[in-house]
Amino acid sequence: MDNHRKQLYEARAKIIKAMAHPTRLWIIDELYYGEKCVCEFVDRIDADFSTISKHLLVLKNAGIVDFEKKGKQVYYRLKVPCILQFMGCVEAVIKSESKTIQKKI
Amino acid sequence: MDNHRKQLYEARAKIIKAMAHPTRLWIIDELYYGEKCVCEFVDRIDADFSTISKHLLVLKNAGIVDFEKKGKQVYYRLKVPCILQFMGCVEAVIKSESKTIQKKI
DNA sequence: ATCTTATTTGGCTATTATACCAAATAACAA
DNA sequence: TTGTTATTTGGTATAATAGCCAAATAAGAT
Repeated sequence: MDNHRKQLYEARAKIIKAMAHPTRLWIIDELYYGEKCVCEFVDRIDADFSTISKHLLVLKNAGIVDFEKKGKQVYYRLKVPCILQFMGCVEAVIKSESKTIQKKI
Repeated sequence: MDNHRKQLYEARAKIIKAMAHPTRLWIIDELYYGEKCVCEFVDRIDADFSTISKHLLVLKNAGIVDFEKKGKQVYYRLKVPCILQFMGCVEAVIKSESKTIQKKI
């Protein structure tokens, strides 16, 4: 594999890795309905403020979300909403898997 | 978040995590063109046999690929090819990111 | 049966990710 | 200024991942 292709896959993996966590997938889903401040996430889920803040940083560093400061609060929003379209295929994998398990039983 | 939603995001994260590695993304790309045996991957990339084998196991456990033994060789194939469609959006994130960096410079 | 080739498995180490706590910062309010 | 709220940052313990080597297994060839 040449260097160009290597870099391509590394760049893609970085973004996909940023999505590869249940809490972050939930955050992405929530952001579909519009921007939200950090405290709104903390309210809705049983997690530490710092934990949510760090998850948001991971998404920010991957270029998936963006934020804006409004007074004391920081509002995050989806930068590239097509991210959500992928979930259809992920669900297809889950369904296909549950079929395979059925067959085995 | 209720337990059902928690499990949903965990199941999704498991699949996405399985994709979140440059070598595995490359494998997925290669499999688009049809099934391949382990040795074909080893030939094409500078990596150990056991490393590739373990990457394939990760994809198998996530339900993304499937395999079939043919004589001495094991052939892997994509089980749910829609996985590839996602890359379009991943590329959109990369492009959006490079634009943001341009603005900063 | 022995040899060879293809692949998986186990073990080890180095690196990275996660979650929680405490402390730091930032903005507004009193 | 001091206090309060929202958020980030740093530290640290723990768990997960990656890659390499050696050994184990499996199938076909001699």
